Amino acid sequence: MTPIYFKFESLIQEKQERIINAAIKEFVKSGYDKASTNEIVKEAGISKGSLFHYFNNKKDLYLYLLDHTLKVIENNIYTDINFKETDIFNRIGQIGRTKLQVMTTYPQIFDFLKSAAADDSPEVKPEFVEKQKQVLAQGFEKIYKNIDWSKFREGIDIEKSVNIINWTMLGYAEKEKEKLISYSEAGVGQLEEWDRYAEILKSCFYKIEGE
Amino acid sequence: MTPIYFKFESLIQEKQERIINAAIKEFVKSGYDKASTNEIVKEAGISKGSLFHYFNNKKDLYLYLLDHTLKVIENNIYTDINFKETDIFNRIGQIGRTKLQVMTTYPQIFDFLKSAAADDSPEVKPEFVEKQKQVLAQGFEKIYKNIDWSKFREGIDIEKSVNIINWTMLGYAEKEKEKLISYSEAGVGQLEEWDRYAEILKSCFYKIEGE
DNA sequence: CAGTTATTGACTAGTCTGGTCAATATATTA
DNA sequence: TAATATATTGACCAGACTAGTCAATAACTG
Repeated sequence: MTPIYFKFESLIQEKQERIINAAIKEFVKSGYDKASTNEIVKEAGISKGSLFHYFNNKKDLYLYLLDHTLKVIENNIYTDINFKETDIFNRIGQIGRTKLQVMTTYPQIFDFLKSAAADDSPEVKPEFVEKQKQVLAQGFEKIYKNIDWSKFREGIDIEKSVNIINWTMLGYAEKEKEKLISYSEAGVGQLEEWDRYAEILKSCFYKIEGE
Repeated sequence: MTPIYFKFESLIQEKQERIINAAIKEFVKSGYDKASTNEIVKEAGISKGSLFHYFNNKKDLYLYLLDHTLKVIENNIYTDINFKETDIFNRIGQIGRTKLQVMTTYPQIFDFLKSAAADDSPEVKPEFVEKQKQVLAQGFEKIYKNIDWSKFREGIDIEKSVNIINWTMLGYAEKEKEKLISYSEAGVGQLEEWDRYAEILKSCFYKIEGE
């Protein structure tokens, strides 16, 4: 049984990436309904006929992107997690770095997921809701698996602390991503400053060094 | 000299808000170029002719929204700042509450500014860039005016600390906004939990109470 | 009442849509 | 080499939707 997207996946990878990024860009910009296949082929540098040769129609293309996106995240973010790392700051730092890494290949991949979640075209809404559960739910618990919560000070609100840590990483990573886009700066993608942020927050949330 | 938008501004306020919110919603969803005036009038519950009676054309409507949005922020957020409040947590908490307040009238007003910043339709790009400078630059310094930085512990990185505070407020406010939208929950818009977050971060950033 | 203004929605000319398909180019096989 | 199969192209289509108009109607004003 040849898979549905056999033709597309036989293309050389560079072309696949061009098409994926062009399509993601357009879907992010315009949403499913108003996204233009003409715009996609123009941006990807292929002909109209080719696009509909690889994917039968617009909907299939969209669903492929959804699957592909979730698979990339699954294969990179979640399987790269080092479960021997029990410190939450290191864990989150490592996930953040992997995310930025993925974004060098597919710059808008996370924006695409966000926009897909917000999209409520009846054409694709049900499919998204279905797929979303499958990955995100199990991924969510992986993120916090084997974390050593005993490092936190007595009496501190751990849930709120974790929120602060996550929002800090989100905000900081967003700032770094802008750099990545505007000038593909060397050294970016390392999230070098994260350790400084982590230090500040550790001194706040963790027990004093040595009991 | 009657102002350009005289006709629109003579409408009863409830109708103005309906139209503004319908238009903002559509521009956020689709961007300037692909936003449909048909969709706007349908959502606002007015006729096509009326819309073009109030505003001459799509571009004028968009520019009005931009002006209006910036004016609302100017008149509410920035002029509501209490400059006698020197504590940064209280200052940011107060600004956050005002923001949520504004969002009960114009739910997507900040999303609109964000999407306008991202929009690069040549039709409206230059006008936006111009207006943006005017308000945001001066507003930015107002936010931090008269803040008592001496409360911060010696040796702490104040810039990073302020980033953490802002990202935490942003993340928390986002969470609260979702509640505001999904179930217009009573008590929301108070950001009650902000004080708890502030306490946690204060104990981290501020000097120990009493020298 | 007359005169002014607000509101309507059918209508237009034209753009853009997703998708097709016959023609062409390239790759594979014998 | 010829023959077959597959990949790629872009002109083309019917139909949806576009921003904006305008003559007709309704509502208000003095």
